[in-house]
Amino acid sequence: MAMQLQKTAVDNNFIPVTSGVGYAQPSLEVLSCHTCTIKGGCLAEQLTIAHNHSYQVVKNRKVFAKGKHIFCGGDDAKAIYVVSSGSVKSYMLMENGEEQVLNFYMPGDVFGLDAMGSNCHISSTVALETTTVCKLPLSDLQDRVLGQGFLNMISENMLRDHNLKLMLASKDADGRLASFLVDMSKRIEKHGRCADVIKLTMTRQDIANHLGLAIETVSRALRRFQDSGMLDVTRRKVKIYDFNCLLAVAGTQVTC
Amino acid sequence: MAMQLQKTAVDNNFIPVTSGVGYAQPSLEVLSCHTCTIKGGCLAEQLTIAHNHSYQVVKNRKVFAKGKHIFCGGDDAKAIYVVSSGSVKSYMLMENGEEQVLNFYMPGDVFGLDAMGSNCHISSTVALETTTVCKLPLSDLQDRVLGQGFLNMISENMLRDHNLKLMLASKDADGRLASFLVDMSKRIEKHGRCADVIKLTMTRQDIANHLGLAIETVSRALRRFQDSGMLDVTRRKVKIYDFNCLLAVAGTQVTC
DNA sequence: CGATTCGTTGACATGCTTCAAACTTCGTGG
DNA sequence: CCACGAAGTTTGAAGCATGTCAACGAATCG
Repeated sequence: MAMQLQKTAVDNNFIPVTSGVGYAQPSLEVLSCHTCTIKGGCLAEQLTIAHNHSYQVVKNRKVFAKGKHIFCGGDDAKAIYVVSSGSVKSYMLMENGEEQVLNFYMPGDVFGLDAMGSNCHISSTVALETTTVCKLPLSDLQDRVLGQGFLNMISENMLRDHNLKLMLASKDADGRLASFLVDMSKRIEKHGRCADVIKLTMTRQDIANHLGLAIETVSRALRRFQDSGMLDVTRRKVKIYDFNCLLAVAGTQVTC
Repeated sequence: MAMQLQKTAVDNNFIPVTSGVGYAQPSLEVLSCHTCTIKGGCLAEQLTIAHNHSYQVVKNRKVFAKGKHIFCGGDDAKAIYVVSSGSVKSYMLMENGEEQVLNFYMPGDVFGLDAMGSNCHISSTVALETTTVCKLPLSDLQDRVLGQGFLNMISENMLRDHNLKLMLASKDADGRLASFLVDMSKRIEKHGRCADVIKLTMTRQDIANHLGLAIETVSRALRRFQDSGMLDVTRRKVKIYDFNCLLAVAGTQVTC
């Protein structure tokens, strides 16, 4: 299993490794939010603007190859992170060796928050594809850049967690998968890309672990959706034809 | 159903109502954290100390009778809250009218965080028994009192959410209920009280909604626990005899 | 003391998991 | 470039945990 690789992996601390992908040590030019494709909604950019660009919030930007870890559970927490491009999975290993997928992060999303208080990460994060990540040192955050933008981001994360809890506690397999796809679509749209085509960068197993379902159930639910005509699944590409129908299957969503 | 009462309830805004319980308008004396039974671990107290007592963090403390709402979904968010005594349930209504219980809050717990960014509450909170709540105005928090204590509290909340997601996604009925009891016990212990007696202030229906189970399943699981001898259930009082056994049934817990 | 809410228990139905097998895709090395 | 093995995905069949329905008992409230 690929999982085996990840379990033993303390393979990639942020600072030293260039992650197997040819990538020059980032220059200040590269680090500037001006060169980033994420526009509007990126915490790092917001924080930089809030300080009249007098302070460079992003201290490091790095590329991680597929399967490489950004951090592992137990690692010292020195920063929070923003996805610049690609996608990231956060998970925790249970005592039986299975992994519980906590979240998927896409461009613009902030992750690594769970360690703000406790000084060490309780979850692990791994790149699902070639992924660029911006690093925001915690020490800087604590001193100067906490403000409304930060609070917004926190409560947005809580909203997503509420949705997830609601989904896991009260929806059946179809509802969970539809919710998942709706959430993915909305997050893609938020960052300006076409929302009716979703590229699933994670495996069916990852989706199943995330939604609390068996992998076979995920497969069957996708097939039902396709048979009903509301979407089309080809490998890891999902093309949505009837978004309203998907919303109906998903049921209650928290938006505010 | 009692639920009916809650659905229509915009029954209790924090500021004006004295909640049907005889209680004098709080004096400054009453508001001081010195008179509070929560010691160590209360955010309000921490924040007050961090500011050398130069700033009175708690602006309002109020008693809510059982069944009264602290705030409802859609209400303007003007503050976050700390439970001083009693207990609180937060929930959201789904389109089918059922409620999803998001969390239970006990003395020392902070709630109302989900509205920090969006200016209005997305969830509702209701007192499960006669409950005293301290109010921390958001405007004050944003200006001066954000610091490590606040970040700790945020990440502690995230940890609990991770546990909850993990539980809902991967555990069976027994595991969920055991996890729930372990969590309750640990939170009681954290605030200095005896951890092997749990007084459930919520109904079985509330527990079921929280854990994503049917009420009958909760009842049967409790009975199984009792038959196995690891605890004793009498109405809403749970006496734990074998905590290790309960931990084993609960399975993986995130602690860090 | 009724009325109502809450909790428990039993019987049955069902959606999901588990087990098993085949197919597809991808990576690697010959 | 093909061959091979590993990993990922799909599909079918069967078992089981949990939900649903129904009835009863217990506690609470006015």
